[in-house]
Amino acid sequence: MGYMQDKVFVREITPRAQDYSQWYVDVATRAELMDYSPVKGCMVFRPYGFGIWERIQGALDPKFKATGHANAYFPLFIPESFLKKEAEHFAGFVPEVAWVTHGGGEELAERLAIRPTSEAMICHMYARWIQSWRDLPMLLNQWCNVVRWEKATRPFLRTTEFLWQEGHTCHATEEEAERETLQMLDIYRETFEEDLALAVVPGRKTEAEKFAGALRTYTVEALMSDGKALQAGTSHNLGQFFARVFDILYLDRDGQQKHVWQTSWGVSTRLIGALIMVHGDDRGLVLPPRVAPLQAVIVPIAPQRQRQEVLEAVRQLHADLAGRFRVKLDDREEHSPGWKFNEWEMRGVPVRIELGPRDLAAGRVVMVRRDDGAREEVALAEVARRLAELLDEVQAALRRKAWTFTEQHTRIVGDSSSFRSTLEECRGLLVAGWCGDAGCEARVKADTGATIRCLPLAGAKTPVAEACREAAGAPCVHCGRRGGQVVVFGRAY
RNA sequence: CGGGGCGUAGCGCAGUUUGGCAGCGCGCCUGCUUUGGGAGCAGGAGGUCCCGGGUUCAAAUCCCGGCGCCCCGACCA
Repeated sequence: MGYMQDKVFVREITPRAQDYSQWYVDVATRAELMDYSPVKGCMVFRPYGFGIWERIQGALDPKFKATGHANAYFPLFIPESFLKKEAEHFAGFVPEVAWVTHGGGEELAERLAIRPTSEAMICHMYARWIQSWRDLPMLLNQWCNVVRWEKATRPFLRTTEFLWQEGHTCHATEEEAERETLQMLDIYRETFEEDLALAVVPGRKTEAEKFAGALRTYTVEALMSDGKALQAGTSHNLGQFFARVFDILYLDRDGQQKHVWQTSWGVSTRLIGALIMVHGDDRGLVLPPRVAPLQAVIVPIAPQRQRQEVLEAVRQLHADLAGRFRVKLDDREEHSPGWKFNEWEMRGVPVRIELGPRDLAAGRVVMVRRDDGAREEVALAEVARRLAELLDEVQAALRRKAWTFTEQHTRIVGDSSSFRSTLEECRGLLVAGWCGDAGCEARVKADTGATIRCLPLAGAKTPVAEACREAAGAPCVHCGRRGGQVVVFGRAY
């Protein structure tokens, strides 16, 4: 029996074309990535969903370490007075802060903010720890939760509490801070491409879109299958803004007290949302093998008469594979093989291995890819070798597919009159000239809902690179002035 | 914060218009038969009809107030 793309076996997932938002929620819940909790906007990461986050951590953390960063952990609670120090910067996110007013049954003398981010706490500590140029660079990262009281929440994409990593570094010079900022951006890009199989556009944010208080904000943008862009990770050159506010000073070789130059960079569990939306299809989740909690599932077809032989064979196979792959043997008796096929496809397991009486007799298994449904027979002795290849092939295919999709949903737009219609038609990214004026940027946003996702980095190999080359020298899409630059517009999450 | 939709068994829903025994499908439990794309039969368990008032002989249903969830928009380091 074939894969039968068109046949609907399971009706638990709303088709994307019918209701994309509902499809997204269906996949997130039915695949058992998450569940809603009794507290608004706070979701539970179920083991399967948390497993993806663990894989993402597993891909990023060694790269942080390899570039000299160490992990640390700072407190969840931040005294109100700390946040007031950065009043200007803080004012912007006051509405999103959750406060602790009581402890041990008594009202606190000073309210404590639950961190929306850790700049204030970490900078306070940096001021104590950094005295001399010899203390630099200071390269720390922390994996933690943060809370932002959002009005509208969506699983993974925007939740009240979420998990992330925040890197915070201090440097002696602006140049070194800039190098660090770009280095971490590139680590994100590389990991998104190689492990998450995403097609991404690294670039710089405009003044309007950058992190308040940062000198420059860099981003890695990815296009979702509904045509909206997602900011998948950011890296900020903070300049000396926080160093001045928190008095982070060092005595330089020349005997002068100087403020440090800082960076911060982060990715969050929002990346799981990106995985769902970039790779998923109408049958459910599709996970890239490198971040999939389960890379393969073994489904025995064990009719009564050959039950023992089949079970013995799949147990042996599972034992052979378990050391090298994240593999599960689904030998539950309460479900039929067909039920399991659908279930594991819905949950995005990259490869399924079937073994039944016919296979046993022939000394082989049937292997089926989740991404394209291709099936093949493989000799038992070859399963491990072939599985390794298949996982690589699936990984590469997903990455290629995401790349092609982004390429095909990118258009060059020359003037504002055709902006909206082109955006509707291509359902993706628009490459256009921009004079650099914030007014033009705001006007386009007000007229079309599209924002400048980024000013793409020159020379980067991206799915929009060709369009950017073609559009080079184009006049501003809003005012027609020349001499600006090429930017990427899109509607964003 | 604005617009829309919805709250009835674990999940999906019907019942609400016109008040009158709390229902259906899936799932769950037990047994038997089954197993190559969500198996069949038989038996069974499971309810604060979102919450609080009111009207009534009688409220899931009508009236008043509140809460929550989902989607869209605005906002968002």
